[in-house]
Order: sequence, then structure tokens, then C-alpha cells
Amino acid sequence: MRPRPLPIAEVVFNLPLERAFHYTVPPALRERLAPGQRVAAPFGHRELIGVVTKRLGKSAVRELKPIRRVIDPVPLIAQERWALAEWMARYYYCSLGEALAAMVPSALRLRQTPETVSPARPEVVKPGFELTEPQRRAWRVIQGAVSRHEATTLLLHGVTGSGKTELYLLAIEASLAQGRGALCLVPEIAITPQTIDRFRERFGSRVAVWHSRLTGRQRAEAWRSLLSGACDIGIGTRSAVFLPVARLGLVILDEEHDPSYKQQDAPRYHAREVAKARAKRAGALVMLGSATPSIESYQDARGGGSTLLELPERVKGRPLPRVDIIDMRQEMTRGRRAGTFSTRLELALQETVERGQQAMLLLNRRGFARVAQCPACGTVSRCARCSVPLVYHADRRELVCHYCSFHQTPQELCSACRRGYLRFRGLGTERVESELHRLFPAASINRMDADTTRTRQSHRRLYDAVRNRQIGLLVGTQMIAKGFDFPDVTLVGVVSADTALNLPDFRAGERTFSLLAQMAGRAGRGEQAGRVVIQTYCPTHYAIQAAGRHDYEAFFAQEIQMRKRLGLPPWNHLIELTVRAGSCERAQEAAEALSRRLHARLRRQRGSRPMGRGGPGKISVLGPAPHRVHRLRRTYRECLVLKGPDVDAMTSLLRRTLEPGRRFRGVPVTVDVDPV
DNA sequence: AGCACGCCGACT
DNA sequence: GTCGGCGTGCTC
Repeated sequence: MRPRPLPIAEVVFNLPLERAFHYTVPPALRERLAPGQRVAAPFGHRELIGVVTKRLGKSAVRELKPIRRVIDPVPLIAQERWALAEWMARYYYCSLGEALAAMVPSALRLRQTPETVSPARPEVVKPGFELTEPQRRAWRVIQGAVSRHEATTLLLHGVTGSGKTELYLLAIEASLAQGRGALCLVPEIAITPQTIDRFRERFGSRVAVWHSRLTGRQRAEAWRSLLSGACDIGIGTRSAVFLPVARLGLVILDEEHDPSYKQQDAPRYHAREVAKARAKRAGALVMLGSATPSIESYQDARGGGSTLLELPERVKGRPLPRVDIIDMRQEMTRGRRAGTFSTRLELALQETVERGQQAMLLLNRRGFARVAQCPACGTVSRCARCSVPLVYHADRRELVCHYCSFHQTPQELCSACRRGYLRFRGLGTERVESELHRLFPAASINRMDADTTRTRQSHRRLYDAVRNRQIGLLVGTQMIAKGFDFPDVTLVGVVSADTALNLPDFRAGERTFSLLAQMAGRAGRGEQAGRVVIQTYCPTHYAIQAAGRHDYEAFFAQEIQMRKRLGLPPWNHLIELTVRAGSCERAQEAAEALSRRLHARLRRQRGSRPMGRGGPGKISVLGPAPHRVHRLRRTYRECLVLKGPDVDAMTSLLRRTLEPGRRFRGVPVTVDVDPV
């Protein structure tokens, strides 16, 4: 339908302001300016890009300024994605403008009007092999849900190598056959050429690919092809959940437990929740897949909120590898100081090297040494801007802050006392790599972490080198745990399983279990049997024990009990409030005042409204406490946590408490709903 | 979020 | 006497 040529446009901006702003529409634009298009408009002393939300006949604002220009040839927000933006703004406590900005990349420029095309579509190839019995059982459920247009959620729980991807491809095919489009989301690290190739092989040019490393031109092409209808499948990372797939019938989230689905800056959305919200509005099916489902999703399935589909076996009947858990405390008491490798792991590495097989070693910490300390006075080198120790990187010969860009060359003599020579303590991947060189001088050894994969092609090069067996021993951070299918890796070593376990985070156990399970899945994917060695100082911890037995159920049973006892997700939702200020006192004062105000409002609310059905439930306010990294880039941070069963009740409390611009007493407050 | 305006401390 | 610190308030 044509927009009526009303003279005024309502516009929202990517600002933390709830309000919209009115502008006059120049006569030349009146006929073609519609809601969902972006415009450039004067705002204070600058020009901003905003999204038109409405056309109006009149406005109460006295002196309106005119819109300067129109950015998009057609509306970029339409149908269920309008309602989705409104849901996001409400649920994640951001403005509509911020939600819309997250949905449309700011750099996106569509040159010409995408013309509607209806291409010839023979490009669907049948699978070349049979499904296993569990795959067939799951497939019948998926097929039924797609053909009946059920807007429900399926959770596909299958160990690595159980054939989840084949089911995704079949589900997309079924959705296309119904004349509906599909979205497939993968974690950041999994968007490799191999993944894309697999989709292209099956669906040809109907696939639009979306991830953070695309160029501006590629982004525009992806959007244009979906808007025109030339493509009806979108595949990509987190923000691909917003791609303009028409007549959406299916959304897939592979590795649904992966933390990279949570956006770490405003609006702090979780792609899994956005996917569900969008699918609900589009009448689409959601398929979540994981070998180690998030506690939230598994509990949801157990409670009947979604349907659980189990794929318990690996295709071709390959057994899961044997896992040895090494108690590093015992390694210490055997007279010598515990080295990087236990006797068992060193022997296993030696055997692997001698047999000409491959091994992967995981340590979830970059750099050479975690701290640089003076043995004379005990001073630890710290970042000048953040309250964290500097990490020593031997390849750069520098002390580096992993939170800001700060780095410095270490001085030999301690700069505090001028007596001691700096000692490096605490393992990092660089150190493991150099230990391997010392132990196995003839082996080909490589490292894969954020430092060695900075350039566009480096990830691919390392991957190919391992696959072609040019690398015998690969050391890396968690990026080596995901999606790598190397048939000749027979040994997987976890240098320290405790890195994630010791973090002050209630998901520490979940992270550890999932990382260990993924690593275990890397071993023995080919003809040779695999073996896993896990080094830990907490060998009796249930996350490590369960990972050693490949037993998700056992881990879940323990974890859900702990969550229930402490009232943590999925039994409650959390909202994390971070108060930021230039001085420690100001941050503390504001955080304490905010806490008092929230408590006072809750008391008043409880007094006036008796608790009961349909009420907001019990909301509690925890803290304030200093943030884990109290000082970041010279800014001090204090944290408060809201806990309760109903997010809307908590965000509406915040709406009544915080000032415009998300401030309290003039101090900025960040709001993170369902923090990860 | 920016950006301008406005009111109190250490400098040429 | 000014330069500039960041608290406050506004943006159609």
C-alpha cells in the first residue's frame, strides 16, 4: 500500500532515549517516505541517521526541522520485524531506536531498489546416504512440525558426530518445499568456509551468508538478495537473526549453548531469545541443536516448553574416546614441582609423536605468563588503566592488558624496588607451545589463539595445515574446541580444566562441562580410536567427573539442583546493573543510592499490591559490589543484580527508577538482561 | 550518546 | 587574569 503523503515523519535514533522526534518531510520526499526507511536528520548540532516509525498529519512540537535525505530506497523493517524491535526494546530495556539499529547494520547502503524476482529453483540436492535410526525418529518429528506450520521449539540433543547438520539441511528443504524461508545461526567461530560450502552445495545460490568479516558490498548484496526474494535462506552468526528472510518458516540455532550468541554491548540481546520471539511472530519453527544444551533450554524441554529430540550415538557407530582425569595435586606431592604436563600426558604426547599421529592441547589462556612478579618485593605488574595484572607475551616481548589496549616493555629490574628480576608465573598457550618445543624438538608444533589468528586468512591456513597433517601438535584456546573435524587427531589434552571453573560466575560449571565435552568430541573422529587426558586440581568436581564419562544427564541433574537451591536461572531471571564513574567513591555512592531506591520502591509495591496470581513475583536486589574488574580504562564500576521470575516486572521497575539516558543521579548505568 | 553551557581550581 | 575540569541539560 502507498503511504499517504502526510507532511510529518516520526523518527527514532540509536540513542538511549525512549522518545521519538518529529520532522517535516520535504515535498520531494512526501510520496515515497515510509516507515522502516532510514533518514538523515538534524539533531542538535549534528546530523544523525534514524528510522522512520510513522507518518503524521500534525505535531505538538513548535518548530520542526526538515529531514535532510533518505538513506534506503525501500523500507528495511517490515512485517514481523517491527513487532520484534518493539519486543526487544521492552525486554532488553533499550530504546526502539537502539533495537532497530541492532537489526539494520549502520554501514548498510542499498544502491538500487531490489526488484522482486521469482527465480527458477531446482537447486536442492538430495542427501547421498541413509539416516541412522535415531536420525529417522527425529526427522519424523521435524517433518511433522514443518508441514503443520507449528510455531514451536525443538531441542536437538546430539553428541558431536551424531548427524545434527544433516537434519538441519533436511528441515530447511522441507521449509522451502512449503514456500517458506529459513534462517540458520551458527556460533562466531563456526562460520568457516567449510560450513558455508556445505550449505551452498545443497541449496546453491538461494543461500545468503552473513557474518562480521563481510565487506560493505557483500553485506549490501546479502540484504538485497533476501529483500528481492532471490535468496530465501540466511546463514550466519548472531546478528543474522535479523536478516530480512521473507515468509520465515524455520530458525535453526546450531550449538545453541554457545555464549557468542549473547551480544556484549547495547542492546545486549541473546540470539536464541530473539530467534524465539521472531519465530513466534512469524509463525515459524525453532530448532535448537547442541551436544551440551544450555541448562535453560534443557530445562525448558523437560518442563514441556519445547520438544526434546535425542541423537545418542555417533554415525558409523564410532565409540566416544576414553577420558583420563589427572589429579594435579598428586603430581605435586611426588617430590617435584608440577610442570606443565603430568607424567601421563607427557607419555601420551610422546606416543602420539612416535606413531606419527596428531594431538590437540587446550589451554584457555593466551600469552606466555599470567603474571609478572618481582621476587624481592612481591610487586605484580599491573595495567595503568585497569585493575588487572598484565599478561606477558613472549613473542611480542611485552606485558599486555587483556581488557584495554595497554602494553609496555617489561624492565628487567623491578620498577618498584629496583632489586629483583621479574619472574613469570601462571601458564598461557605460548608457554605450552615452548614446552612442547623443548620436549619434542623434531615435531611440528603450532599455536592457534586470538594472537595467531588476527588476519583474515590465518584461521583457514592453520586449519588446512592440521588437516593436511603438516602440523603434528596444535596448542590453542577454546577456538580449537569448536567445529574442527580432524580425522587423524587421536589425542586431546586439556592442560588445565580449572581456568573456567574458578571464575566467579554461576555458569562456571556449565562452561567447563561444555568445553570439556567439545574437546573430547575432537578425539578419534577417524578410523583410529581417540583418547583424552584432562589435567585438573579439582578432579572430584561434578562438571569434570561428568565430562569424563560423557554424561550430560548426570551433569544436568547436579547443575539444575544447584540452580534451584540458589534461585538462579532458569528458575529466575537476572538483570545486571553496572554503575560507571570516574572515581571509586562516586561509583559506590551512586550504586548504593540506586540500591536503596530500588529497595524502597519494592517495599512500597509490596505494601500496596498483595502478592498473588499474575503479580510480578518476588524481586530481590543484590549488591552493590565492585565489578570483577573494578577499574576499566580508568573508569570504576559497581554492580547490582536484580533477581526475579518476570523480566517485564523488573524492567518496568527500572523504567520507574532510572533517569532518561539510563542514568541515576547523573551517573550512567548499563542494564544487562539475562547476562552471560 | 554527544555536545554545549556554566561555574570553580592551577597556570602563562 | 585565563584554560579547562566535569556536572547538568537538551536534542524535533
